[in-house]
Amino acid sequence: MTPERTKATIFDVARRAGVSIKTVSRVVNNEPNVRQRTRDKVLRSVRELRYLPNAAARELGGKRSRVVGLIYENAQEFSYLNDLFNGALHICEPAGYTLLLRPLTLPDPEIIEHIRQFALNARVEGFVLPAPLGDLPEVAALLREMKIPFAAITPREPASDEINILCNDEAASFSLTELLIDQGHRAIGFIKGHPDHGASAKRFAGYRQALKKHRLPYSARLVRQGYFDFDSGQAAAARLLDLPRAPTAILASNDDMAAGVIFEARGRGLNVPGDLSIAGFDDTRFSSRIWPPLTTVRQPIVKMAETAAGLLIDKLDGGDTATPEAPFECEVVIRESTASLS
Amino acid sequence: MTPERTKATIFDVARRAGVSIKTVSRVVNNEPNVRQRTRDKVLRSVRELRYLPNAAARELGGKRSRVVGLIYENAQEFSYLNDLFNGALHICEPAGYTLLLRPLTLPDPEIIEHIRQFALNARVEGFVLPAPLGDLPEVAALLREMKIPFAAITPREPASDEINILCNDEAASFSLTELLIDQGHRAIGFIKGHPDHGASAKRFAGYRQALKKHRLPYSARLVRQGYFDFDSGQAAAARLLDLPRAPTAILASNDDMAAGVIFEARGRGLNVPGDLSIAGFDDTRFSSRIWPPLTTVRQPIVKMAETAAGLLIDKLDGGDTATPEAPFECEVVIRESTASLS
DNA sequence: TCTGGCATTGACAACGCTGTCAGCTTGCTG
DNA sequence: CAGCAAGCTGACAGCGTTGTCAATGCCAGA
Repeated sequence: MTPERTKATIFDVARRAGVSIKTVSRVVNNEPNVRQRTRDKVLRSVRELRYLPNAAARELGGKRSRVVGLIYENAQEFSYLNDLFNGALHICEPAGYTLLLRPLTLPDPEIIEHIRQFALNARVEGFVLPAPLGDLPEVAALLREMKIPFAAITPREPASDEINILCNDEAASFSLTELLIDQGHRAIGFIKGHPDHGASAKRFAGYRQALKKHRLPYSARLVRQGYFDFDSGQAAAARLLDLPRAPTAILASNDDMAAGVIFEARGRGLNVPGDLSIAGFDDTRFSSRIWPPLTTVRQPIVKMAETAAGLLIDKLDGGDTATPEAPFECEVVIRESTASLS
Repeated sequence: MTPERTKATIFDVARRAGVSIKTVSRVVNNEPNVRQRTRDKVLRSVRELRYLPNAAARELGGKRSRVVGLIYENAQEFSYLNDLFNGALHICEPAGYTLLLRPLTLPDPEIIEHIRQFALNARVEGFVLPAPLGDLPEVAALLREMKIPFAAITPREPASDEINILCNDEAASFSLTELLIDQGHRAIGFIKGHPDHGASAKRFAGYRQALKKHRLPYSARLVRQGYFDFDSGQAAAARLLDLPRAPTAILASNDDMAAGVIFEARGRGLNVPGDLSIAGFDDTRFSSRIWPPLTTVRQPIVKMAETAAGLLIDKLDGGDTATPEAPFECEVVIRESTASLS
């Protein structure tokens, strides 16, 4: 039980196994052309010495850093970021990859330079690009120029030669709108999301489709532009509620804005959901903890991030051509902020 | 303006400056014993070639990885983690350090093994230990055994030979309690925080001190144990509100629990703050966005994290003995969840 | 002018791995 | 059983730094 004084190197493993260091290297890297018996011997030696390859030497010798970068917009919802990070880390860590985070504050005129510096400094081999970064053409152009592959999460326009992780935002929005219609609402306000996010258009499209299916008239009066933040949601709600024939339900394109709507409604003494039904998107940490708990849509972010990281690593490891994934399913979560029109 | 085809190495810089690579190394690492003129020549060459030292080679040659680890409890409030990360990153990045995150799920019987693996795999040179990790004796013991220095953020018992970042939780809790007393409240409920967190005891102490100063009787009836999460806050509130002579104000040891209290109060049809004043701690992202906006205490987390990372890096760079910092000041943020007793 | 000693600089060997390529085995084919 | 391809293994040269130590330059004091 003597803890090794100094960390074992590939030489120690090789000596103990009676092979050359190159063979140890082959086994450790899962390369072909090693006899099973030899492989076993080496693996035993690795285990006995608790050998851990030196990452620095590996990178220096082999040109591979095994670093995956996750750049994100700093203003993003924390729970979203947290899920993203946990999902990606869950895949990267066991695969022997290091996951590095880099927040970006948008809009940023020097974003390209920032990303370039980060990629260079950290020797990033591949990027996970959550929305809205996957939608910035200059970012995609830079990464292509630097020949760094990336996996975009819910980009507006999936690039065919890159990895794309999608979810059926539109269908979810459709269901949510339909839910409100089923509850008897006819004047349903809609607050759009930030125009830079691909999800915004999709959520809006789902709303319109549901109206159409149920032969309800679409009215631009009932639609306001928001920017995914609390304040813009509150402001949009104020304008909707000031309308002569105000909506009896408001669908906000994310939960932050929905919280803003609730805030505004309460400020006006409106009863939610009695006087106004409210629904959002994202199922944020607080969605179930505010009063009333929010009807919303939950994206399987953790799984999406896992898939993104997994496909990216496959690609980096020189794996097969990335199989295009089917879109992930969103789930409508019905809580108490929506109710039948009495 | 031809972009360099291949990245410049120390040899390129040396040749261009007409010196040896060792001299370049000295300049780049800010070592002494280089004539000013030589230093200037080298620096110019570095700039012209946009030389960036290869981190892998540096580590392999010099035994320094320049990696700082930030391990944290995964259940922590996201905004807290976000501030923590941003603060630490803000210092690490310009200093040429890489900041690595590692979430931990507590309680974890194998926590030691997890941290050890992380430290080994990622070659972590120093750790930032936010609460409650700085309070786990086995963690501190492990890091000491591995000879990895760390900076503990708000530990319960600051270790004299390590870096400690403190804030005056107790004083803030005192002020908050005093605020409620000034508003005329006499029966003030208190929900304690998780016993593993050093802050819990301090916040409770501040509450008791304020009662004492104003000669209000302390009553154990009015104090409940919580665990920093929404549900425990709600449960504690339920029990407090069931009391024969229920409190007219409740002070929760963090905002998550305070949100739970609001939730419970609303569920009972109580008016906040009309029937019940509520205050929390931490000034979470949602504290100002729920209804009513929460009176709370804001810690300068970003600054605390910056200081932690800064002192840690000083230590790693072989700097001077860490100067013990004065505790950081917390700020009471008065919003609409508290009001005078009518 | 010479000498000792400190400031400055450089030559070169690590560091621990992977890539290349040559050499040895093995198993088949004819 | 020779001949050959494919499978397997190892020797050795990098990779780009830093550490060590020796060499050189320079200046004050003898």
